[in-house]
Amino acid sequence: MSQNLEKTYNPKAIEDKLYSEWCEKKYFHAEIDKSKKPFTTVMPPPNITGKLHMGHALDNTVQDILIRYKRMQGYNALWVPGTDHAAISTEVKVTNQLKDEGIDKKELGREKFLERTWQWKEEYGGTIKSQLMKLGSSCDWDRERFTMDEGCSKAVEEVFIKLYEEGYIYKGSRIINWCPVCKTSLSDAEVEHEEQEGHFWHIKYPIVGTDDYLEIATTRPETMLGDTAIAVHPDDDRYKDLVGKKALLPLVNREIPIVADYYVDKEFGTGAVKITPAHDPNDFEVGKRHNLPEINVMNDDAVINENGGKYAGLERYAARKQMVKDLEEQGLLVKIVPHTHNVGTHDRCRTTVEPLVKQQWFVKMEELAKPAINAIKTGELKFVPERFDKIYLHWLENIRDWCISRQIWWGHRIPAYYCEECGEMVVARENPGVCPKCGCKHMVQDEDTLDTWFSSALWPFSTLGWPEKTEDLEYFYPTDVLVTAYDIIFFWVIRMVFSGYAHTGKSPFHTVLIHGLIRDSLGRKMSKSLGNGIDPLEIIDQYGADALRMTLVTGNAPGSDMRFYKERVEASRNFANKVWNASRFIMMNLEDKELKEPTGGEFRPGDRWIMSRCNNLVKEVTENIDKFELGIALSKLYDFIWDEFCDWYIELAKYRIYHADEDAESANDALWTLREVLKKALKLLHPYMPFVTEEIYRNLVPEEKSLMIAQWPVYDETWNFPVAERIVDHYKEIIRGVRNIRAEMNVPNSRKAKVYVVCEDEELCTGFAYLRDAAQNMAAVNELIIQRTKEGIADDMVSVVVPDASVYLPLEDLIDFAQEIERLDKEETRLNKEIARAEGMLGNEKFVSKAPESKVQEERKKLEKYRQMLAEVQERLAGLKQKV
RNA sequence: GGGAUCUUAGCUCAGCUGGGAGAGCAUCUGCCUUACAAGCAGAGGGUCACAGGUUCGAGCCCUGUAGGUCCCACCA
Repeated sequence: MSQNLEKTYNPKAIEDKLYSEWCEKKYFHAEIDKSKKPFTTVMPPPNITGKLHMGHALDNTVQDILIRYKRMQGYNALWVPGTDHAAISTEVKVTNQLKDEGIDKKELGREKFLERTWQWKEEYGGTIKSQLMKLGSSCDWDRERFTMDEGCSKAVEEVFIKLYEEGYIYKGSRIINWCPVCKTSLSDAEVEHEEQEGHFWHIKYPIVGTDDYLEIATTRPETMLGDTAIAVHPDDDRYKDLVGKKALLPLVNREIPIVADYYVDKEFGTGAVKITPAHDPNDFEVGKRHNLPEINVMNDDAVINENGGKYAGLERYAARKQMVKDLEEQGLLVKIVPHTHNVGTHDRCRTTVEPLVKQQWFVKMEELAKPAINAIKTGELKFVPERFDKIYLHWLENIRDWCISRQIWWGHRIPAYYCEECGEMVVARENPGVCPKCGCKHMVQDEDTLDTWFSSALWPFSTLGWPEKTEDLEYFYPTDVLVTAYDIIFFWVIRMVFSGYAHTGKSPFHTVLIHGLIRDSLGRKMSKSLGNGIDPLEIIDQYGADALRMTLVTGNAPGSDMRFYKERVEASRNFANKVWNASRFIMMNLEDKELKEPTGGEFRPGDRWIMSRCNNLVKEVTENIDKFELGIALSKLYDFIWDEFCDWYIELAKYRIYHADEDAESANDALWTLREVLKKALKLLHPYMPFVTEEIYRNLVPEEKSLMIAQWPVYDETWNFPVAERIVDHYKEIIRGVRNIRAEMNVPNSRKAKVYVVCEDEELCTGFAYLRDAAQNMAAVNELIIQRTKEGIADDMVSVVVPDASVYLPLEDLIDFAQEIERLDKEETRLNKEIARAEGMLGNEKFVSKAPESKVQEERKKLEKYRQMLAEVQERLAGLKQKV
């Protein structure tokens, strides 16, 4: 078995094989089991239009780490996967595809278009699933859902009807954000504000009955076609007398009133504002207060309509140009001032949004938001990191009604029916057929569909069977943790939370774990237009899924962005290879040996040390993961495996393994310990790097079926060995000291050296005796002599002082006394500095009286140690100086 | 306008509740030592943005300043 392991780890050879095995054996599948505690998370459903990008890779890696961890801890771990129908995105994609084929969407008709879109979904919707599998995601594919599948659609219908009946959903004519390209309304969350260079056009509005005029500044002259008033501040002395008079709207020659309203800022612009209730949200409000007419001057495609007189038929910007030109000719244009301002754009297509007054469906938010606000305050819901509380609360506390209707076809159709005869509206599960008011049989369904987020808002419970009272819902709901990026809090998290409270009475999860965005090596967002996106699948192909996963969580604190570049993946790949090779070494030496557990006495300090360190690691990694500090836990694993286990323990064990014929028991103990520690380390690492760990584990522990269902290690106090830790820590100092000297003096490895360790400490000496032979491979030592006194130590030996011991190397022919003195002088200076520092601290009466006793003791010990070392160094120096 | 966040080694970033500054990469010097050259050993490199304050003690807490990033917001 072990002989089959390749010299370098080859992820390609094993990843797909292991993944399909996991699937076949149903390890990802969760069944209700009341004897176990559930741990549930729902996957943020990727769009069916999408391909896996780095953001998905990160999001799903984090979820997979948590779910694998909990599964190993014995929880009934359920991770529900699925996809989102992504209403507008998908509709745009399919529409464009049709356009390429020369087919017009409208001509094709609603039904045919939907057929086509479903077909498209079948074809492309599966891509992302197979990509998630490549990543190693251990989600329960048997429970895969789609926001437009039967169950989810049923949930949407239920919610709509319920909220309508309770008065939370209403239909009304309000000013909404309109995308003239997608030709649909949008919610506030879908509008992104973008700073743009624009202009202020100062225009004269003549005052009726006088020769005077009012100067108005506007950034959007084309909207003046719809002006129905001018507003000034009530306390503005400049304009006081004009209130109640009329102005003549230029180009249109309509008389409009001059009104007073506190909305106007006296200091800004000219202090007089044109009011266009049909094309500006603020003006809409002003218009309501003053009973102004709303004149819509644009069609759905932002072309000026018949209300625009001679400008009808012109696109909005063409109209602007023409109007400015006309105003100038008429002498009504005062000036043009450059001005940067925020422009709302549609987040999907970047088109400048046009505010329009339209009949739309809305969700009344104020009441629904309350329990969601409360959830944070009571601690029922927590954000990790906490700072996202504020963002969440700020949005909820200032929430406005949610426009949920969209003028597109792909999505959940609004369950409202209208009588074609009398206009009566009925909200119902199905077409009532007959109008309840006039009795005619011409009931037609609302043409609109729902915002895509309306269905995703229900995801944590619709996927578990709601509105049915299913056992799944009973057992797995509420879910536990939701993992997502901060850019989606408004769209999704908030809506899930208030929906959870509204329909299930509970928060849909208790924790929201927020991660950041993945950026390119220069810190820019990865985007199609920049072409700087890195395809996670290419990375998996080149370096393996484990390397990608590791890269995504290394050194990354929750909520903060990270830069992604290949050198980092290489480092991760190297680590996977390191684990692979360490395991290969162990397995090569294990062969088929029957090992017995070491008993107390023969358990060498090296073995005890690594077991103790490993035990500590178990504790820390578990604690860190529980606190969602995945990056910290991983770096501890990395350091333990690479540094302590590979660079120190394996090296320590080598001599004993290679000399099994001399001491079979020692070899047994070393191998047993290697195997034991490796097993634990693989378990701890598995959530992060499932493939390489599983592959090794199967070879290492063939009697067990799989690592992914193995037991998470548990911290055990009886496995702490402070004495062994002390011994090995000192031993490491000795080895480092020897290596240091050798490197400094350029002693080639081929020249083995004798080493004397002088140490008075009985405990350390006893321990060192066990470790003596290991020095042979660790520092090219041919003989390590441990003694209590300096007997036989000559002045012409090279020396290094470590805490509680001195080390001497007889390298007579190489020694350069002047150089040696210089080296020791440096050491003396260093020690003197340390002593001064410690003395300073201990001499400070306030430190001694106020600092905790343990700290003071610690300093005293250090001081003592440094003084001892200094004495050694000085003695050596005195001896050497006599020689020169 | 409000808010968040960042500023630590040449680069990218860790640094938990305050107790002698860390990693990876890069650089330099030796090594093909029978797990691994995707490796081993050694070395250099930091007034933790700046200025104050709290404290026996500050990279960490408080205040302010400068610069960067991001989010929110109806200043036409």
